Amino acid sequence: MDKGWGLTLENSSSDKVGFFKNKQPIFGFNLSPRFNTGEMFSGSDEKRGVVNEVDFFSEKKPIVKKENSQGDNSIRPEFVVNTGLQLVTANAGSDQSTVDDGISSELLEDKRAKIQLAQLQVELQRMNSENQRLKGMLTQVSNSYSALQMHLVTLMQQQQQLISRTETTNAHEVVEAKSEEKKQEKEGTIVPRQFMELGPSGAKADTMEEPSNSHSSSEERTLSGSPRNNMELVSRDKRIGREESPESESWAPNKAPKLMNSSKPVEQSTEATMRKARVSVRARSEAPMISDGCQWRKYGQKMAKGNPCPRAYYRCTMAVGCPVRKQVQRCAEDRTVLITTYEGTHNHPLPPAAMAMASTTSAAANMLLSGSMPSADGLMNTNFLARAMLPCSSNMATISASAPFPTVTLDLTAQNPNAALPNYHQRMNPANAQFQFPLPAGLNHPNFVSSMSAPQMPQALGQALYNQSKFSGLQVSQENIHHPSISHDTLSAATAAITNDPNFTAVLAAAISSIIGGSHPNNGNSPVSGTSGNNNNTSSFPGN
DNA sequence: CGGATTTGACCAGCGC
DNA sequence: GCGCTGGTCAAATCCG
Repeated sequence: MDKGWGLTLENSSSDKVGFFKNKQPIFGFNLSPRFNTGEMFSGSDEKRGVVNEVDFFSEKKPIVKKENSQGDNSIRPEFVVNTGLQLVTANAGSDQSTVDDGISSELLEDKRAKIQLAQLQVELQRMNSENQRLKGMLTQVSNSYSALQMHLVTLMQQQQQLISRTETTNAHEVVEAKSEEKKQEKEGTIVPRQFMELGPSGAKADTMEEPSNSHSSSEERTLSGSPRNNMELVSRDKRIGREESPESESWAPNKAPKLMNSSKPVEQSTEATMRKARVSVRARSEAPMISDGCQWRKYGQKMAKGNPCPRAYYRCTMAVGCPVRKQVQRCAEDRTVLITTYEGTHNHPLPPAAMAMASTTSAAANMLLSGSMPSADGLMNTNFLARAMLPCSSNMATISASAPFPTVTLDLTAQNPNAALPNYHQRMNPANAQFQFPLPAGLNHPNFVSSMSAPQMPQALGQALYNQSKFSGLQVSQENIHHPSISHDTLSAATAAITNDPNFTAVLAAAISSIIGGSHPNNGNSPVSGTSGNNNNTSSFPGN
């Protein structure tokens, strides 16, 4: 890299300074004596001297401009000389009639050369201006992207606050209902839970707190349209409720009942909702963990039944109070397969690399818990949709109703991804097209973003599309990214699919998650890998 | 020395 | 009621 400074002559001023700070001309260029003096390398003089010197080689050269306003340094001296010759020739032509044909042809060649040079200079100038224009556009696009990114993060936070505020009201109602219920339980009576009527959404599931009563689960099954899921969710909430520790604030979702009365009911209510569903990623990886851009801290390890490999428990440590956790376990059948299960939604801004996975998993979880997924039937429907929309990927994205929690399972362990690629494209429907090239139409649709409950989804998609060009695990070729050959009609159809079927977003999110989780082999490329590497690269994972 | 990891203990749900 | 299991805690330990 050091050598590159001198050889490439970048426009970057820092590069220029870096080159000359070495005081060793790398490509054999002899520094003029004035640059060898110490004063030129001290303070502001250094920078000024360096810039002037390097500008001599760059496209913009003040000295050159002063002489002929042309850009190319290599051309300029010759041009000046030729001009001189021409003048001499014009004056001498009448005086010296003995000029031979050789000289005339030489002059003609000079003229031709001059014209060509002029043309080249014009062309060069045009290209320079074009270059500047493109640079400006690039800068503008970069700025717009940054602004958009910031805007999305802001929107996400606002949305979280809005949801939290809304659920605070429900939480208070639940607390009251619970206290009343417990009171009546002590008296030997069980009353129907009024909050069961709040609806089937994840936020409403959050309200399904119940007392520790052995027969309440069966009653829950009777009352609920979603026997299994609701039962499990309630079970989990019971477990969550028991937790008390100094980390209560940092792990609010598990402290639901307690914190209902605490000073942070808002957070715990929201986060408890977020933890209802899971996104599981199966990927081949020799590493103990797949890199998802987040920072994790291991807080436990257990031997799970039916699997000789232990299951490790991690929680997100990128922010205090982040409710996201994940479980990492190797597959019993194939030790090379790493199963990572995400649960919850980050409550803090994320770097782009982490944004992709985090927003995707949270979006998938939200969709599983949304109104379209209140029951086992809903799950089955979603499963059907998943297979219908991702027909190639019976091994790619499935949604399980039999799991303890609504779980999106993404399998990236296809034995021959490349072989599946043609089939994938053949069977792509418009919705899948949206998945392949989703940004223009799909993300502009308000229903899309809102249904995803993840304003950062564009980044997720962008990151996903970027990553999918690098990951071999997904059966989507890179050409689909750089060749937006999908027609406008296709995109419109995709948008319509999104609009009409919110379940699609869950499937989409799952698929994206599969892309990003696709056994990213390199932690170092992640913008946050510097911080996440400590945890992501733990060598203590017993499953290895 | 502070933060991360390990690991035994604890708790709740569930099935029998 | 008891044992199994999953999930979590927290003191001990490790490590940079």
